[in-house]
Parts: sequence; C-alpha cells; structure tokens
Amino acid sequence: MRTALFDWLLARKTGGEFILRIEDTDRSRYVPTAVDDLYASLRWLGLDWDEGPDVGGPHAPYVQSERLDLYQAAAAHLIASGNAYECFCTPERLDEMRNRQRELKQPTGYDGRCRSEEGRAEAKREAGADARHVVRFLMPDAGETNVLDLLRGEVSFQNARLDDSVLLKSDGFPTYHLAVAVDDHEMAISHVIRAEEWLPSAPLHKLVFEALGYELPNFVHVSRILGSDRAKLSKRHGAQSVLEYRDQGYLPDAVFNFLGLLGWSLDDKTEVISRDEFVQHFSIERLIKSPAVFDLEKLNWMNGHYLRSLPPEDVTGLLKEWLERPEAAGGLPDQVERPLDFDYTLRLVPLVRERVKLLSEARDMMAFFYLPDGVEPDPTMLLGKAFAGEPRRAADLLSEALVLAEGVEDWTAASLEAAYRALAEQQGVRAGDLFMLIRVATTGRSVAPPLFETMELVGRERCVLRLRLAINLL
RNA sequence: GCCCCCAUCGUCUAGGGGACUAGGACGCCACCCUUUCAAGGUGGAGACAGGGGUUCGAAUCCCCUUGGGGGCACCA
Repeated sequence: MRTALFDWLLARKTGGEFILRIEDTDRSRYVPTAVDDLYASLRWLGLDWDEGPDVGGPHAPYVQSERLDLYQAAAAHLIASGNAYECFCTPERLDEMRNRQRELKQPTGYDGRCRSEEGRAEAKREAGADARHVVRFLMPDAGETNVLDLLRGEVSFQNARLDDSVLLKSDGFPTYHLAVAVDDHEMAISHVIRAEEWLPSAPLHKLVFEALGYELPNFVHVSRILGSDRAKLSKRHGAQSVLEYRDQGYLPDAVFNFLGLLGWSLDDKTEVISRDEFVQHFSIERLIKSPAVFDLEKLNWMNGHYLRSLPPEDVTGLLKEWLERPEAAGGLPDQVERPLDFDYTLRLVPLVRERVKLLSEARDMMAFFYLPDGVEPDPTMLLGKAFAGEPRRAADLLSEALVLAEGVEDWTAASLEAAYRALAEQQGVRAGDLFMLIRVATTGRSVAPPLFETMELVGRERCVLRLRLAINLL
C-alpha cells in the first residue's frame, strides 16, 4: 500500500493516470476475496484509480487472467525470434538440480538443457506421454545489462549470472516477467514504481521488453518497509493490512501521512502533511533509498494528532459511527440507545479527543456519558489511596457532595467547582482527594476528563443518582 | 554459494564539499501547567559504522572492510 501510495502521488502530481491492474496469474494462490480487500484498502486510504477492472478504461480488461491470449502470442513471438525456447524439464528434475547446486555451494539456476534440440528431446522422453512444457527466456551468455532506475541510477548486471527464467508456465499462464512486459506496453505504462525486491529481475524485464520490441517504461525501485526487528515486514512480523488498522481505530488521513513519510520527506521539519500538500510536493527525487523501519509509536502519535486537529464535527461523526456499533464489535454497551445524539457527542469531543490516540479507545473513555443509570464503581477503586480503610469518612463526604449536587443553583462546571472546592476546605480534605472520590462515584473510573466539565455533561440527574448508589456501596 | 541494493540519534528523517558546536519529529528523561489521565509548554540525553584515499577543506566524492536488507520458483 505504501508503494501504491507513491504511485498514486506521482500520477496525481503529474496529471497522469493511476491504473489498477489485477495480477492473478498464479492459480495456486488464488484467493477470491483478496481483490475485494484490495479495493477496500485503496479506497479507505483514498487512493482512487482512473482505470481498472471495475471502472474500465481504454486498455481493458485489467485482469491478467482475462488476457492470456496476449501473453501466449508474445511467448510465441519470442520463440520465433529466437529469444525463448520450450523447456520440458519436470519440476522434479529442477528441484533436484537446485538441491545439488546448493549442496555444492554453487550458484543456483537453470542448466539450460532444453536450449538444444537434443536436450529438449531427452527431457521430453523423460517426461513421458503427458509431457508439458514451459517457455523460457534465452538469456545471453555474455555481456551486461544496465538498468536505469530513476532513484538509484544505472545498475548493471552480468548476463552470465542471469537465469533462463520461465515466461510462460505449463498451464498456459504467464509469469510476472512476461505479463508485465506485455501489459505495461499494451497499457502504455510510463512509470513502474515497485519495491526493491524486483531490482534483481529488472535486467530480465529490460531484455524481455527489448526482445518484444517494446519501449521501456521508467523504473523506480523503492525501499522496503522493515519490522521493528529490521527483518522484512510480514504477517509474522507485525505486519497488518490497512484494513486491520482501520478496524483498530486509525484514521485514513493519519495512516496516509505516516506511510507517505516512510521513505519520502518534504523537507527538514514538516511532519504533518495533508493529502493535497503531498500531491503538490511529491517527487521521485526525494524518495529515500534505504529501507525504513515501521515505527508504530509514531503512527500512534500521528493518529492522536489528527484526532486532535480535525474539525470537532468530523471527529464527532467518526466517533459516533464507532460507538454505535454493537458492543461486541467495539461499540458502547448494548443497553445504550442508538442512534446517539450528535450534538451531545459533539460536546464530549473536546474532553475526549485529547485523551485517546485511537478511535477504539474512546468507548471505555466515554461509556459513562451514555449509560442511562449507575456506573457500578468498584468499592476499592472508589476509596482509592486517600480513603482506603476509611469507608465511613468517604461515605460522609459523598453525602455532603450529594447534598451540594442536589442543591447547586446552576449546573455548570464553574459553579460545581466553586461548590466542591468550598466543601473540601470546610471538611479539611485535600481538594484532589475529594474530586477523585466524586470522579469514581460519577464515572466509575479513576481516569476521566476533568471532573466538573464531566459532571456538567453527565447532568444533575445522573450525578445525583450515581452519588447515591456510591454511598450505598460503602 | 552467487548476484543486487542500502548505511546520519533507539526509530522516521534533513543534509547532496565550507552555512554543521550535524537540524526536525516520534520515543525517552526533567521541569512547568494541573482535580486524575491526557494534551500543551520549556529544557535535556541521544547519530555521521570502521579504515584508507581525493581535497586547502569531508556526514557529503572514490575504494576497501563491516553491518543490514533483498534476489537466485512453472510466486508475485
């Protein structure tokens, strides 16, 4: 997704087209839902495409499994021009060959048996009646191939070290190497931005393009993203799909910003960059060549930052959608009536947004605002450090607090604070201790937004009720 | 085993011969603010992997070493 983001930025910056092509040429790994997840991921991040399977375009179809005739024709053309040959070697033989090479500490690679007429005949005989074949590229034995990478400059490879790679598999499907050459040409691709693991096969691609008489696109091999252990980010190494980040309460803008800064920078100080600014300033020259370690802490910070700086109405909408989900799906307790009141939630946002980094954290922080009745505080928590072993004292104080709650003239944070500060002084108790007692009684939590704003928003009725219940608890 | 890429604070990065006592951000520490928790403010610790060159002058250019990453499939 980070690579796609760079692709998208380049397209938007230069007025080009961002084309979505589905590369599904490996039937053994085909997962039907994968494409839907891909769409959902791109959409969530706001990476819209100009051409693709669902929106169509002048180069349809955009799904490789629907373009097989094109690849097969290209393969035939390569054979005819002497740039490729049929290979009848069985997978078993190739496995054995590789194992032997590894054992002997030799470079691995195809030995070229089927390059010759005799070799092919021998392989065919071994394979038996149901002999199937692949098409391999005939790699030159000498010379070197220089690939121009817009980020890294010229990278040169000795052809002798390069393998006769398979271009067309025995099931008639192309490998990536053939398919991209054909499609990049057919679809008039100008820039190929892909991760650096493709760099070693770039010379092959260049030679395939040339053998087919195609013009070469521009290549940019961006660095990888590493896990915190510096190994490649994978399912087992803390990698998550963007959909999982979405489900954990990250904001698309924050993830976009964070990803955009992983391998690219605007200048020496800017961290928070809007989508528009990214588009405006993106350039291949400022991409970074070295791999970047994915720092979840920074993503979390950035998410919190976006939560705090977005317009309150936007945050309210986000929050409301989240809280209204079923309890089992991360929403408020099911007893809370849906839909939530927008204006009430809007009033809570300033108090809550400073205290959460993820949308998913808001539920626990906010539930007591929505719960209709009591909050069932734990008695130990209620007494806290200040009143541990002194339940009578705590109960007395809460009773005084209850009287004030019932009697205070206007139910505002300011007058509540004045009343309770006076009470603390009169009772000879530290204000903070009294406030904590009331906080736990009215919210059920020892960590909550500032007490008096909180009480104002919880309302007199429920505060009175909750104070009463707390007293009974002691 | 062979090939390729990369190398500045723990992490993301600025830097493309003199502006560098190497800047910013996350994280960390301290202080301030403070009714809890945050947020915010101020300050601090913290890096040019090593060795050779080139140059009047190297974080910046070249080479070697080391380290890290990737590739060597009828996967992409």
